[in-house]
Amino acid sequence: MKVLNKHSDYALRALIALGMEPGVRKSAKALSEAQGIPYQFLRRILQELIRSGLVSSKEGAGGGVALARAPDEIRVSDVIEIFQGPVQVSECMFRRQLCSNRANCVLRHEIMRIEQVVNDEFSKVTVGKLAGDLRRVEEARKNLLVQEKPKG
Amino acid sequence: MKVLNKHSDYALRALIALGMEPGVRKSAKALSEAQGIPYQFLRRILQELIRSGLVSSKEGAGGGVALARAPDEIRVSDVIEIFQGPVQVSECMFRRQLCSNRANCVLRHEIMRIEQVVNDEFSKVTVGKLAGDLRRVEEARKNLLVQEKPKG
DNA sequence: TTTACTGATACTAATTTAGTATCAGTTTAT
DNA sequence: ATAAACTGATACTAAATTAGTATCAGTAAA
Repeated sequence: MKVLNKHSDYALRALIALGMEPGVRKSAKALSEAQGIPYQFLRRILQELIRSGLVSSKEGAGGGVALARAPDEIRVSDVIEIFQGPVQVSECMFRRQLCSNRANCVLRHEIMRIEQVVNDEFSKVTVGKLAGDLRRVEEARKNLLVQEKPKG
Repeated sequence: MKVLNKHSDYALRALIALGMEPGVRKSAKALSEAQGIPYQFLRRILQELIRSGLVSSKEGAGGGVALARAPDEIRVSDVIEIFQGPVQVSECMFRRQLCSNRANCVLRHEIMRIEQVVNDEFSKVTVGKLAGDLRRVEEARKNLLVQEKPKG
């Protein structure tokens, strides 16, 4: 059971990259190369993020995209919602009609509770937090290299 | 984002039906008709449940399937595992190799925590619990009909 | 020895996913 | 003015997955 599809996955990577330097505009090409994401695919993903208001863009030479909100205001759940729709456990739940199948309706209570838990978890994690984590990881890695140099 | 696919969905419905009367063998045909699940599809699902040890079978006329364990020992997470594999958030996590993409690796900590939460939630819910819920729902519905009769 | 069942497995259609390609328009620099 | 570097919109395709069908073989009971 794969939770994130490639759209969400690449979108998150791009958002984290943008979140590392909020306010700095980057082109789709630059992001594509830095993150190893197929260019045309990333283009479409960014366009979707722009339409959804998570990212702002500027056309023309020197243009590109940047976060449209503070990194802490962009949640992983927002991204999943955009590319994979709302978290739902079974199809029956989606059309909210009263389901003819009684066993399935029994599942509903548990199902809605779990949907809520999953959404809560994905809401807790923001692009800002992830970018912060990445910053710390890179800092740690840099310090490690400095320490190792004298020994090697 | 649909969490349960048709395999898991139908499997759960069939397991709940079996859990309503543990020990009673039912044929795939009877289950298919009672639950509105396509017969040949259900056959394959039951065969998978048999192989996985959740269900036991008896061949020949008068044969059929029954739960192989106590209903409370069959968890929703078992069913998801069988039909959709382990819950994983992104592909990178599946191959547990150290991912070359740093942003994705940053996601890993959060990702593993959320995987755990989701699995825990699905583990909490058993076929026994769901069958119990269904029993109560049906009881309530029956009482409602009895009360309504004098008025209509 | 027919009927009602499971075991195994091959097949197909529809949908989704991942990725590509193209053309039009905008902005900057020269 | 015009070439270069961008985004906007959208059409297209291949591969994988999902959902569902079909068939043949074997088993057990009546």
